[in-house]
Amino acid sequence: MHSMDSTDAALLALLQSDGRLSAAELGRRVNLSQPAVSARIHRLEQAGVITGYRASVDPAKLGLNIHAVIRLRTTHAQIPTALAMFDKLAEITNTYRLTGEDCFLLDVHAGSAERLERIVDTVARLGPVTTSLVLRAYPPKAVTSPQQQ
Amino acid sequence: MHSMDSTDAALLALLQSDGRLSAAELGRRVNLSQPAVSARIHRLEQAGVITGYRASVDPAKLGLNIHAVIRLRTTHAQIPTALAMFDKLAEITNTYRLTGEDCFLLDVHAGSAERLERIVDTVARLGPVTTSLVLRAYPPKAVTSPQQQ
DNA sequence: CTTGAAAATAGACACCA
DNA sequence: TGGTGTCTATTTTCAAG
Repeated sequence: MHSMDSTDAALLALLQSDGRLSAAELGRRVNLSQPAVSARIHRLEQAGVITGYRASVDPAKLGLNIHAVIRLRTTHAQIPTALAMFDKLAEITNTYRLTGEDCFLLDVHAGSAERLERIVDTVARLGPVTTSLVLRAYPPKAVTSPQQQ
Repeated sequence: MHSMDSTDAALLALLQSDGRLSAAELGRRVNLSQPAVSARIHRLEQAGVITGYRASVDPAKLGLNIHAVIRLRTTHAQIPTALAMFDKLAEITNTYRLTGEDCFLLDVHAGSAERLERIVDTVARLGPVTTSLVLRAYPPKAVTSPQQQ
């Protein structure tokens, strides 16, 4: 865990909403010079607080109009098999392993009901699945340090 | 939906893994000149395919060692109330509205079991909840256009 | 879309508070 | 740690082919 002050927290919040803000621009917003901001960001990266920068893509704009979540109940022995399977299915963009009955939670972005059906059928070979359509994904919030809350 | 070729798809994949790649660097990887890459990215942004750029943060490094998902069953009438509640709880970083029994799926990053308990108790005022701990979140995969699959 | 040049900007460094 | 000033590297934008 990293020792954070409120300036670091502000920088993290800003970079989570716009990962392309320059050090100079960040400095303007948190009242710090560009080199000071650069140094802080470098420290946050080195410490593993910032793990990377990613572009966000709208799946629907790529024709992936169906967003679903699948819960899978499987056995402990099948976990490696399951992970290999998820890896091969490009429509599965997110995988959580959960407590409970050896459960996985998967995000699926599919281009058609037929594609979704195929994914569900494939995953269901490993155990019982529960599939729900995502009617709406609300904009994610920034992860903030506990002090801020 | 946006008309995409394989170069656009490659650019999207690269930017999803590193949102700070420069146009020149992207051009080197997809064999395109830097201005051509800039133009394509601009088009993808204008078309809403690229919705933004975000820094990824490791919640554990901020002391948020507990990652849980909460499913909530509530009534249709309480949906606005629920959304307002989720908005106020900083530990809830992600909200999906699901089909099925008026259900929400929430991601929670909490600093302690006590904090998680408080979140669960708060959310549970709206209806029955199921809470699971996330033992492991696998690295998300890039969203890719159907042609690539 | 490419090349080439110009203008703008960002990031890195040294030095001082 | 942070601020200022500067220098360099890099980026983006624009013109022309």
